[in-house]
Amino acid sequence: MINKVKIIIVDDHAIFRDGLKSVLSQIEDFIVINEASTGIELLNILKQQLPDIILMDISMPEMDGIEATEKALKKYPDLKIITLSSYSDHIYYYKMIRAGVLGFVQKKSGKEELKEAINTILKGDNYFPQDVLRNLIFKIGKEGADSIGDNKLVLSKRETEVLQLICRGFTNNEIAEKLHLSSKTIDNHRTNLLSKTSTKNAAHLVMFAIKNHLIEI
Amino acid sequence: MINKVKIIIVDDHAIFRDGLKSVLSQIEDFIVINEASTGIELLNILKQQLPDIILMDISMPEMDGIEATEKALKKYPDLKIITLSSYSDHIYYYKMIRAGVLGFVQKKSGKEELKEAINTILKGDNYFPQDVLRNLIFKIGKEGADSIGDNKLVLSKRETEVLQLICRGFTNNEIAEKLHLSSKTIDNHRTNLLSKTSTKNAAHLVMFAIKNHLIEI
DNA sequence: TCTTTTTTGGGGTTTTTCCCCTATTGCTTT
DNA sequence: AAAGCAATAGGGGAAAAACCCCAAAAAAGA
Repeated sequence: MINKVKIIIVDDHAIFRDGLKSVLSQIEDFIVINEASTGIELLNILKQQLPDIILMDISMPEMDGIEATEKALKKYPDLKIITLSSYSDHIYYYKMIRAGVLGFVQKKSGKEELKEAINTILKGDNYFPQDVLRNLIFKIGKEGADSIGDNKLVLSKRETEVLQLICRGFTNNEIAEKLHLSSKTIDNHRTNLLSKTSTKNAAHLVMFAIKNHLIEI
Repeated sequence: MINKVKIIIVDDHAIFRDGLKSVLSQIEDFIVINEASTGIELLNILKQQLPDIILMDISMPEMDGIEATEKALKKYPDLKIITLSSYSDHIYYYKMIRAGVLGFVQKKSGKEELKEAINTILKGDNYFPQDVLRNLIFKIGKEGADSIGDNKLVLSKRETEVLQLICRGFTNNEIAEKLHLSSKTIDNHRTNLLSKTSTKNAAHLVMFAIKNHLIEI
């Protein structure tokens, strides 16, 4: 009996996991040894068994793919993790690279590309689609290398509170009343929020907050 | 040879389609006769062949599941369409029901539930998860029956254009300059946008626009 | 062709935001 | 103990947005 490539699938959609497992099991050398629906579940599984490849979704409830990747690699730095991404996940690409994934496979791609990605990464190479790399270069050219990755933007508790109320359309006076504070205090928080996020006004701030997941939508 | 249940899968992720096809083909009575990655593709396929069941994703680029369902049912009212939904799709549930789907299967559910849903709907029944129905009742209780379904909010081309620039943090003057218009015109568009969306100010408008997918993020 | 909607502008007023400052309190870190 | 930061609160002023009123081309639809 030959040694098969041991794979763990991490995705919150059971139907998707069922399907992917079915596809992979038809490929001779692959075997899905386990599956997780959240990042937390994955970390528990890794205590018992280590795979050759982890196929990781990005957007999941509870713990997302980025956090799960970071935590898994911190404990087991030799893990080979491949991201499975949707068309709407492009804003996470750079964060996933920084988190330490070795490749992307877009879900719009077929099983052949997935197979190739797994084999490439097993050989010790990376596997990233051309358009992702092109976009990365474009972004560096336009905004500078600093723009890539985590900017470690941290809002205080109060600022987050004020931000949420701004998103809901309240004025400084209304927010002040709700929080039992002076409207001038809210004004200061607002100014600090614009400054921290480098945004021009409240509308821009809301857009930024949603894109960077500073608030829940 | 018995008559198998003919199924068409509509989803923009090829890997997902591959997987689902693989799962369904293991079930005796089912056969996937075709697949589409967009709503437009589906409409073209339907000209050639009609299935017993369509499994339809909600969020797709180009034409989404709601529009595709509406158009498909307008031409072929007897089609039986089941929605495959993610956890983040809950804001579309009511629109999908209005569009005419006969059931939901959440992607977090397993293949057994999908099988049951298909068989239930083939018998002529509906198939909706309990928590979706509960949430529907809750929403009616809280906001009134009028809140359910499509509010038919339509923005004009110019309004959409202005909205996008507002989201990017531009002032009326800047937008006016970009579009070669008077800032007073932009002011009017802004007022109309607030009125149409029943929002209080630009920040609230941006939040609403993103929640209701009036703009791309 | 007629009607409706969209898009385009104008004037004026009030409200809100945005951006400088300063300053006190309290908590944490060094 | 000192430094740093978050949260609080305020003055003052300029800019922008929001909210009214209005009207007239232009385009689209019936």
